[in-house]
Amino acid sequence: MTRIQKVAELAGVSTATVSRALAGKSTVSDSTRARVVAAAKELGYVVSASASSLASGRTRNVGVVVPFLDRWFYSAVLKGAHGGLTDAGYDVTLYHLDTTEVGPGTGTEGTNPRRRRLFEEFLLRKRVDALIAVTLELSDEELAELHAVGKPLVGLGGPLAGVPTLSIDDVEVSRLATEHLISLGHREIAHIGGDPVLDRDFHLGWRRRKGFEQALESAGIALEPRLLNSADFTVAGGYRSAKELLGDPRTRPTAIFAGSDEMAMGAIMAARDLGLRVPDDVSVIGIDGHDLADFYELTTVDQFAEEQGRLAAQTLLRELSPDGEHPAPQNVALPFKLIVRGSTAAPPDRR
Amino acid sequence: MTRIQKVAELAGVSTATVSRALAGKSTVSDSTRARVVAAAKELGYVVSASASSLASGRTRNVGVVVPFLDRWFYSAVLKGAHGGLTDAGYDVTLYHLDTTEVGPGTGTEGTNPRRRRLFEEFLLRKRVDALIAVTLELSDEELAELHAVGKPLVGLGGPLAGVPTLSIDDVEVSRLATEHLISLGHREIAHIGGDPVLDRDFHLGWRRRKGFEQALESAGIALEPRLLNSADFTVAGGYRSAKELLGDPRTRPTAIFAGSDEMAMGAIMAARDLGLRVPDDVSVIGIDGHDLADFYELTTVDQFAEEQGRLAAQTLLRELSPDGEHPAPQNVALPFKLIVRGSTAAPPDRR
DNA sequence: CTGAAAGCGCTAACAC
DNA sequence: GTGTTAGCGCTTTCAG
Repeated sequence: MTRIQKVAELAGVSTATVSRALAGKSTVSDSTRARVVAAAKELGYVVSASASSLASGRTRNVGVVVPFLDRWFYSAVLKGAHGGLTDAGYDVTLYHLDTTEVGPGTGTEGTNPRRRRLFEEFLLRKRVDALIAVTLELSDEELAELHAVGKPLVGLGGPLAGVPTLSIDDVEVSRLATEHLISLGHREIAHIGGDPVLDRDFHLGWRRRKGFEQALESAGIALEPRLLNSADFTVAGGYRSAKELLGDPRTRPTAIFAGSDEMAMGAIMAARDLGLRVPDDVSVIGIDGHDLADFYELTTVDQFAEEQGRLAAQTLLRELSPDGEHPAPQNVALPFKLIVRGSTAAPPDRR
Repeated sequence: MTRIQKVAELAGVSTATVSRALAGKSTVSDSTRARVVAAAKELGYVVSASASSLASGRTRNVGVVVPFLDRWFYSAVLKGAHGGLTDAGYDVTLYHLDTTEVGPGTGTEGTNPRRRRLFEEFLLRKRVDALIAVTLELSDEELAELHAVGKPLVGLGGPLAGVPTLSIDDVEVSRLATEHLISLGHREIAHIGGDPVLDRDFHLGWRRRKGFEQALESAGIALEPRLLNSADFTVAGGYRSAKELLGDPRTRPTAIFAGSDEMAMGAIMAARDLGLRVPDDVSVIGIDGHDLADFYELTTVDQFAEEQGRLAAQTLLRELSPDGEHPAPQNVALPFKLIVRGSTAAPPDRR
């Protein structure tokens, strides 16, 4: 492994100059820089990350914490964040905080070893310059720990007090989805929402359900408790839930609004398996903008997941850069868009 | 940030002892260790990763390189590898090498800036102790670079010369899938394989097709070129491909063997959309053991993706541990298993 | 614009 | 079993 000393010798300068030249500092003459770069290239020199970090206090590494590694939304966000960070020359270290296991509000957050360990051993180990937390809710104590370390932190989709957070307005998104259905003439609308376990960590289900209820109320439609069901945000969960909802022909709704595209796809399949046509017999709408939504002809509210990841990366990068002193705004509302496809139409009695 | 010196003072020992005690070295008396641990805890001390790495030469960080961040198989592998590594106290730094962009054999691997950069700036930056490369093919030069750095490297699913590699025998897996179909009585079997672009990097499509051909040959069934089609391993790709295959009633096969579960799911949907029943009119089998396979009642050859990731992690960990000097075996054949579900049955003419 | 030198915080010989 | 000490390889004042 070539050290900086070798490069300095070959270029005929001091190690300090090599460091400056390679770091792109402006206080190096062009000719010197050229020689240094050439020397470095010739020797195949690459700086030692740990030595550089130790001396400078910067790691050029950011941590991304996600609750799931194998769910479409998080993969898409990760992809975007990773891309943004990599393009800026940062490494990304991945942390997985399984929130179905435990979380704040359960009284276990202080004792769960995995979660504790993540904080104590990993996040605080000075390995990263900053963190992106995806739909993560941290306890006050955890937040305080993070703040104490003084690392920039940006939240995505989660309600993190006192932390710059990017998120879509879930209530609005749900209203939009529900209003689309109402505008088509539906009055018997079911909602497949989040399940209480997941909810503990990011209140997603609750917020989306609230938007649903608001839209109904604005339209003067009474909320039918039997049309509220919950699932775990997976295709299979949506399928089961939709089967329940659609099974009884006397109480069958004319439309289903699922809190995620994956559940919506499950609902579409459930409808098919019950011999119902989508959208002729039942309309289905989801939220997310899933890769496969187009394939399923699923009407959805796209939330541009990959873009969200990129945006989170950019926000963080801005906090990390010494210039542009503007601190990131505390909360940024992310864009979303209704994409109408073939899974929604007017209800049977209006056709 | 608390430094080791503070802990040493509070515990009334030297910094060396603190280091030893916290690293779990056996040469520290129990009572001393207890005091050190208590002091560290009281002060909230966490070692500085960079200082520790610089001094010891170990980073406790391993890199995982994947070609896709948003495909089920890779997510599952990543999940497994991440879990295994984290449990052992390692951080994982994620690298994304988009092989659809470029790869060895295209003559661009030496010049593609992204790929070059990954090697020069990231992998060689001494940030990781070791690497897991998932279905990645490296050029001889790239392999040499990696070897020169002297970092353990384990490959998963990819043919890496001279590197311990874990992989399923794709030819065998395909034979198994095809033989299942043949044993049910099918003779008109189509295959949706990999597309040439992906193939460039890991020859997956080619190997799976070979197993398919072998099985046919063993059964004395002539290979019909028109029954060979290719797609990009996605649901949508499988759908399109299956539509082509099943569209013409005169040449329609009685079964489709897709090279991945995602393509198989697409094929199932294509069949449905053509008014064909699965498995009554057409059988479909895939490869992978996708999360949703059960849901689709898809017969498949499960390759235990998450387990593969864990195994790769364990293999690497073994190479990293100073004891057990046994170098990892060069090539390990991974297990796979035929899971028969509802998407395969005897062909129409035999029922 | 460039060099000399002092650490960054920790680990690993080497003594005792 | 524990302390002393010399770096690990780089960045960054501080001079000039």
